Amino acid sequence: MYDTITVSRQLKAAGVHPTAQRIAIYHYLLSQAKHPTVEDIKAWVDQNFPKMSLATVYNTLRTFVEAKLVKELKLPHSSKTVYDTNVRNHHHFFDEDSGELIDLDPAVVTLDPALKRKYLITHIHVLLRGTQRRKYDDHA
Amino acid sequence: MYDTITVSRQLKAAGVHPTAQRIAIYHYLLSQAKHPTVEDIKAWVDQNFPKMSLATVYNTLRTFVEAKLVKELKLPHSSKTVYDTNVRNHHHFFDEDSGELIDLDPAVVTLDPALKRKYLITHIHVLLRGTQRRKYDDHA
DNA sequence: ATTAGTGCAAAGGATTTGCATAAAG
DNA sequence: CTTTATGCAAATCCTTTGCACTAAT
Repeated sequence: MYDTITVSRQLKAAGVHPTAQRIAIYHYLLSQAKHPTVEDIKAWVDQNFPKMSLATVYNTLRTFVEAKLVKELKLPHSSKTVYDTNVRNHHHFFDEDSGELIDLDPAVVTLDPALKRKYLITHIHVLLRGTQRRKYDDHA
Repeated sequence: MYDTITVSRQLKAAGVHPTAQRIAIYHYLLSQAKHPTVEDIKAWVDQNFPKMSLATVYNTLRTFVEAKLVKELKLPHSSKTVYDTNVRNHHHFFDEDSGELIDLDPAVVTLDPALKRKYLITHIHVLLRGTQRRKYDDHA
């Protein structure tokens, strides 16, 4: 699915020159990472790439964000930026038990249509927090 | 409206010992500040209080947050935390022209009721971004 | 050759901490 | 006196930057 050649082509298609470092990181993002922080990415890189500097990880991610290959998420529960390969419009649920971040369909949120009389809205940022219900949890 | 004695009482009522520094900052927050950063608060303090350290500003704000006198907002458009004396549940609109942050009624956002089958939601964080319409802007 | 990318270490901004002094009950 | 708050500077965390080196066209 995500072999080096495919990843390389995807980078090129986005206008990003496919270096070994970028291929490695993008491959990791696409195939294994969920919502990784720079720290997560660096840890993976340290295990799976001969030698890559932290600056290159940051540079690479900036390049990916500019090329719209990934989205950068700055969420209030953490000081660390997380990266998301889901570049479609969507929202997030933060599971307070597991620390996991779950993608939500944008359709789960509806805005009062009266808002657009006052505002020209360009971005909608929604983060829900809470816990996931277990199978037989009681819920009204 | 917000004289020293009143502010002092409000602090006490929230279980916060009213020191001169705390009274000064809380007074500023209630009477003049909109959505100030620590930098804003420190700038005001430097003009209006004999001598207060930056650490005291941070300490004071932490105390206020713990006492639920203010809310701490970490928004993705800025690296700086902003403080909000509106402690009721509400959302925000960030005006990209002016940099202004505007409070929104929580009722402007509706969540798909199906969400609560899967999740037990404890917090809803919504930030809209865009611009404010001028009086005679055309809008569909 | 010229441009683009990388690595390293140093710098940066925002916040926190440790600890000694000062104030308050 | 004993606790709590303050001030200062140093430390911390995450991220960015400057610059020399390398690789690729």
